[in-house]
Amino acid sequence: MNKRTKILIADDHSLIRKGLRQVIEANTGFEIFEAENGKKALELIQQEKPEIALLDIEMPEMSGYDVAVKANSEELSTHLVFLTMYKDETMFNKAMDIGIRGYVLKENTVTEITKCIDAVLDGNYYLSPAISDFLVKRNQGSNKPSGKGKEIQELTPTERKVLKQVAEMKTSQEIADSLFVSIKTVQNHRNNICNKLGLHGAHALLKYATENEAYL
Amino acid sequence: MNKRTKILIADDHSLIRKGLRQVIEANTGFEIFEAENGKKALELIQQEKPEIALLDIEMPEMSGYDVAVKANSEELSTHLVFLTMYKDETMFNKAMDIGIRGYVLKENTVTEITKCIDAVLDGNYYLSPAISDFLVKRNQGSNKPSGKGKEIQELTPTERKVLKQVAEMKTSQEIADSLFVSIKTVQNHRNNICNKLGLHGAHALLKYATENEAYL
DNA sequence: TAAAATCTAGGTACTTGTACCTAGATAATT
DNA sequence: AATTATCTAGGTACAAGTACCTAGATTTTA
Repeated sequence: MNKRTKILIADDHSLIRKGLRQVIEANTGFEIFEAENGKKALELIQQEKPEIALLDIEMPEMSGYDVAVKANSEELSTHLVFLTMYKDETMFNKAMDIGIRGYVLKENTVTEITKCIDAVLDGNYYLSPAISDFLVKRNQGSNKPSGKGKEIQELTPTERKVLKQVAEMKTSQEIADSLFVSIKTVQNHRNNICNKLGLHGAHALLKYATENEAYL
Repeated sequence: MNKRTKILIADDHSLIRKGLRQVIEANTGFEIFEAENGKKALELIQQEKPEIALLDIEMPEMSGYDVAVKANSEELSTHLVFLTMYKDETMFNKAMDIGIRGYVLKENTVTEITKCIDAVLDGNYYLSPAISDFLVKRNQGSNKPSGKGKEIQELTPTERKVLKQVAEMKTSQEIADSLFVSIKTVQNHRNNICNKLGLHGAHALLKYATENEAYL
């Protein structure tokens, strides 16, 4: 008897698990395992050694990222794929750093899932189109990353720190206190950021910051 | 030929739709319709007049709540069920006010979905256990809609209009222009809102507005 | 009809943010 | 070693938001 390909689905939402299972069953003959939290997921990866594990990043007990780190440290052969709701560049970069083979946004069509599984089983990588911008940025030295939040890369580290707090709707005074600098310094940073991003008028910066909070 | 019971699934995440479809198909013989946004959902409710519509509250184009309000105003016979990620008491109360028949949290087990469908088809209500607390509160205390966004109910219609535009980060001048009133009027509304909501300090109103935008 | 709520618009004072400057200290790069 | 970028902090001016007032017109409610 030929050994069936094993695949693990780890997500805390049973509906998502059902959806994934349905999609996978309709397109493959894989043996499917389900985990509703990170701990369970890691256990199943260790026990069953599936070819692929689809890991939701946001999970109770243990995040998908932590599972991946642990699985990697134990040199398990399972190919890891992240499923997530958010276009989070930081997380994406962290995922690439630990050798994740696929990164799929849940918002996208279900066909992406099957594409991803196929690609990963063929030894390739699969990234949702919406986040492949990040990869370009990552590999090309990053001067002009296209897509949303592209200009953010022009900012200096301190400017980014300030912008993060602006996104939290802190006042310049509050930001100054938290960074142990003068309010004038913060105000200047705000201005410089506005100039770099081409922002003008009342609340322009605040609006930008909140809308692009995810890419900071 | 016996007419099959029709059911509409409206959710912007195709995975969730697949999951719901799988669960429903496994347990019933219903004819299933899918909508990926609120607009499409309303159209399908109008055209197909399904017995039940499962509406995700958070959807593009038109929220599930708006769909429900519209469907109600047209006196369509479809029983409406809300699906949501969040235990939001304000939304729950609004849902009850417009005669929603079921309110199910996505986090819960899939069996809830089938229970809910059964209950609603029998003419009953179904609420996820996790939010049935709200119902108790609602029927006992009644006057004070507690929980998130509770104080919004205290606002006058004009104040709510203003707050909506504040959430869009418009300036008082811009809001004044759009409402054809003086900037002072808008500023006064802002102040009155702050007082009613107990808000103090810089950006307090803006912060509140953006965080509670969904309940305006 | 009288009372209460709402919408309107004004005044004043203060705080916060934006815009445009200069400029020294430090760190990074060439 | 010199240039550049960054971080720091100051000044000035104006726009916008917050806080606390008064007050007339209109609408709702009792």
